[in-house]
Amino acid sequence: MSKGVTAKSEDYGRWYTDVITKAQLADYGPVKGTMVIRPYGFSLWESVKSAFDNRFKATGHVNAYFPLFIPKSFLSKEAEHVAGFAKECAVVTHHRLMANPDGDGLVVDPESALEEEVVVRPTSETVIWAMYKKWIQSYRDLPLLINQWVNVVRWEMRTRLFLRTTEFLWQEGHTAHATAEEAEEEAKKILEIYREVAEDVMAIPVFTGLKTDAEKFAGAEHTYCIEAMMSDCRALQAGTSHNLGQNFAKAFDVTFQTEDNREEHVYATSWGVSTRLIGAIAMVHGDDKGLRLPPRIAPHQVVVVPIGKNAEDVNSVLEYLTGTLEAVKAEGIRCYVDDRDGVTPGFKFNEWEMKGVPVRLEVGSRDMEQNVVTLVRRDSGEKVSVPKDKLGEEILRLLDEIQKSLYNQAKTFRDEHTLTVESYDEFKSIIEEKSGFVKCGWDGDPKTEAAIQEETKATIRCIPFEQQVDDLSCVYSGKPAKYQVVFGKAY
RNA sequence: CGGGGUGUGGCGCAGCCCGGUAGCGCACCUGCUUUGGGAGCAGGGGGUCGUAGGUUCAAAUCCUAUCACCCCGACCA
Repeated sequence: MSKGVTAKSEDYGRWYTDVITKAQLADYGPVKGTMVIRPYGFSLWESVKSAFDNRFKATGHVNAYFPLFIPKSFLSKEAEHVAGFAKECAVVTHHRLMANPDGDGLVVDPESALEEEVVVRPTSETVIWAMYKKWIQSYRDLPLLINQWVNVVRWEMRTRLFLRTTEFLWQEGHTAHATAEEAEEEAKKILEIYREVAEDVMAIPVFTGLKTDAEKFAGAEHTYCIEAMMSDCRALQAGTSHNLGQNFAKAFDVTFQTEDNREEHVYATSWGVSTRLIGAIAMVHGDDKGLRLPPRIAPHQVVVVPIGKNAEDVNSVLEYLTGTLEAVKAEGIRCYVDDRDGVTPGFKFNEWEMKGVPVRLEVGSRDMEQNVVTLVRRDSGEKVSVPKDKLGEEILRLLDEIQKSLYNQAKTFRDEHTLTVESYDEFKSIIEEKSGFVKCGWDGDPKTEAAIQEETKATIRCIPFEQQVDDLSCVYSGKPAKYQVVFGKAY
């Protein structure tokens, strides 16, 4: 393994892959497009997951598990939904292998063809709604607020670690409601959770808004999204929340009896965030030394590197810290001692910087003489000496500051690269130079959207909730703008 | 699916044009010296060169086929 990572400025794509693999977040799996999430990366995912899960539970949602396999026929029940996913479904056609009669290895036993082929879930709306049909009879059964944390498979042509893999992990919530208003409220409530976790926990500033019809989920009435800017100025859809209206209820004939004894189709939402967010964390905060993790999700918030000539020295450092580290941990700080033998401190510094640990704690003889320890911030590289007995409070303060600083850096970057334009020429030059998002007027016509995409590859990332369209005209057609939208090139 | 490229110890590569039985860097193992920014020296282990055929006295090298992966384009969380 070579030492550093490819510089961001030299080759962004390679930089990203280098960071992901060298920080040991993930590795390539043996099947094309698959990914192994390594323990360090999985720990990150667990932090992200629990931030969401706690909030889902606090708002009345419960977790469950629905099967991986879906009857092929289910997928075709909702017309738009089929169109959206048919092209990327893995299909199980047989259930048995046999020794190859003509040679080595195994072949599919042709005798074992399935009566009805099954699809590996690309998303679970269809199985879930088939079950909801059984479970929902009365308004008393509503709302039904279920979430699941599972893997899904979408057979993608081009894949990238975390951002787009054939199989990925996510959370998918599926809710059923008695009224359209309630479903709408739910979709927005979830979007707010997504925004909060993205910004407050992962330190990733996001635009929130509505997807255009072209970009919305197949089968949804409308889709809300959080949209983030990566450090190469490209857009990443970081989470979506769909108001499905009665589309799936109608497709699966899910009705309920209202309080006044009418029969009505239920109203639905679905919403998801995926391991893609781990890629976003790397791309939003990382630098040429590797990851920079926001303290709230960092597997280790502090790593201790003892400095010494031999094992004896290291032991005396650890002894020096006895009590102190316990106090730090008692503050709820995730602290890891790197007491590996035979690896130089310099090597450890670089390794933990690659892994993005927010604070490094160095202790050597110089510190011990003065009864201090040395703290180094990963975000700024700043080094400070602090008295041993103030360590806990100082770390807490630093972690808090790093969390804010990472958010602010990302926000400043995003804002500096989000330009409001009026002319299509300006629009094109910004998009072509890949220098950011463009905010501009749009006449609301899908043809305009398609024409712009055709020419520039930029898409409408979202229609922000806050709208000011007075006197605004469409950047492309010149007609009065229906919305002010955010354009960008997307991952 | 269209265009381009690559398959050689764990990783990154050289060797191929001009056949002669495999080498370099990193990583790994052992020992000694080291340790506040990726340590040094010495010794050592590991590859039938993607796969299958063919040509040849001889194939990593030439020919044919095949598979896999990567990059660029059309689709996508």
